[in-house]
Amino acid sequence: MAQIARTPAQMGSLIQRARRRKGLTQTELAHLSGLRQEHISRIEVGHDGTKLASLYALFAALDLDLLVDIRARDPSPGIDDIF
Amino acid sequence: MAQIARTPAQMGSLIQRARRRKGLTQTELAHLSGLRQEHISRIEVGHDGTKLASLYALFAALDLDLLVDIRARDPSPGIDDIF
DNA sequence: GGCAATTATGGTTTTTCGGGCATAAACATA
DNA sequence: TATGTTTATGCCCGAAAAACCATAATTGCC
Repeated sequence: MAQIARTPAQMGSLIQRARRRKGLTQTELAHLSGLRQEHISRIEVGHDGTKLASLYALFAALDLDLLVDIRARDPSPGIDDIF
Repeated sequence: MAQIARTPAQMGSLIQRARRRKGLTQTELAHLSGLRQEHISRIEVGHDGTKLASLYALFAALDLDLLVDIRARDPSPGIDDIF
């Protein structure tokens, strides 16, 4: 099930969870994605200045997809959406 | 149904389609989102340097949601996914 | 507690975005 | 074709990201 990321902080949390699910450290993900560990740290914390290119680099390394949908009418979060 | 945006260009196309669906010009969307028309043009064309903040500004104005999912095993595009 | 690994943060430099303004190119349509 | 609208592109410049390096803070484990 796809997760909504309505803020950079939520996006960061989702990335962090995906990374941990794969058993990767930030440094390992950095090597895989071509970014730097510090950069990944800042993204995971929730940095709204992150560039699309950086996001896509992480998504490719983590086997994630970015989806676009019309805004859900019911914004009530599922159990899994609380970070 | 959510659309996959695997590249900045695909993301741009989705934004453009959402904008047109709402009957907005780039200039009108610029006013709604706080960005500039030139900026939106570059994003729609597919600009990988776009910042998350800009993306979220557009998404809010267009009533779109950003979703994250584990990469689909079957990448065959639906009819609607061909731009 | 103590140690190693991991993550977060600070400073500096380089690179690039995005605002701002102008204008060309594309598009519609009378 | 001509005119008006919409979109794309070029340049300059200030602001900010990201590389880079160092190191502090945190976490996990013995």
